[in-house]
Amino acid sequence: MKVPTIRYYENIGLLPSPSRNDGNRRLFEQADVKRLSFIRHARELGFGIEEIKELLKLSDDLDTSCAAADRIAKSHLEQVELRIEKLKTLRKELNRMVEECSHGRVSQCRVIEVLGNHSHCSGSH
Amino acid sequence: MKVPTIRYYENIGLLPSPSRNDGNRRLFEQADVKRLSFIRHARELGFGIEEIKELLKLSDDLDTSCAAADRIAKSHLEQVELRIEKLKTLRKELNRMVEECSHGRVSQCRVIEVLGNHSHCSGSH
DNA sequence: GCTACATCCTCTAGCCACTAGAGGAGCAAG
DNA sequence: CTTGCTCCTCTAGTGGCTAGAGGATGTAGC
Repeated sequence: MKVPTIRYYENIGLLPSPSRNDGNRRLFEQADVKRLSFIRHARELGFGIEEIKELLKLSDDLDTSCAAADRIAKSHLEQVELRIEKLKTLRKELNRMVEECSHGRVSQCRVIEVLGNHSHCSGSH
Repeated sequence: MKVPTIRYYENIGLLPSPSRNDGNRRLFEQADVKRLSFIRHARELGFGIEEIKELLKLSDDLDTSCAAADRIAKSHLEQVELRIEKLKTLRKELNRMVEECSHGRVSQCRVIEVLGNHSHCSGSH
């Protein structure tokens, strides 16, 4: 995780502004580090900033029901599954395209031909 | 495909500026439509604008070897495969997270817990 | 103490591929 | 001739950072 990213998170209010030393440098406490690692992990798992904001608010509130967190995670999972399906369709079309190319001139190129003519595709995308 | 998208393509030089009628409106010829449909299809297949620029240049040049087009398509296919693998890893982690949640208070929430502690994860991401 | 160098500071602007909106002009149907 | 739709140009915003300018501070070795 790069330094400007941390400052960016501070800027958009995802991370509280940490205290500073005499030379105006940020001093991160344990709590800041923990929060940051939460954010990083959530980003690695593909959650968006707004979702992370909600999740952080929830995680500060130990006594609420975790239904909201559950909902966010499930909806994110669904998004990921959708994206996988879309990419698989893409992969199929790209594979066909590349495999059918006979490596000759552009005028007979399957890649160029398929791009210009959607009807060669098996599915919709 | 939305109207502003077409104008955007014209702006960035992907599409030649079409002729206009007396009221300054764009008149698209058959060739423009064909080019646009090539672009749309390539975008649907996930190619980036720069890649599309190259592919268009190639498709105008019927006598060149199609090796370059082949290379672009193959490299794009590899990117797609990489993204699928990453998303599958994500899906696995998200699934575990959601399934292990016992729907109680935030303090015992598996979702929140996992996000705060990477060591619960099986793989790296 | 001095010097070199790394790291920090703030701020602005850029990335991709659009999308939204303002404010105005043209055009066809009734 | 009005109503309502589309078109025109232009600027600014989206997400999630990243790059760079220009300056301050901290640290390691001598």
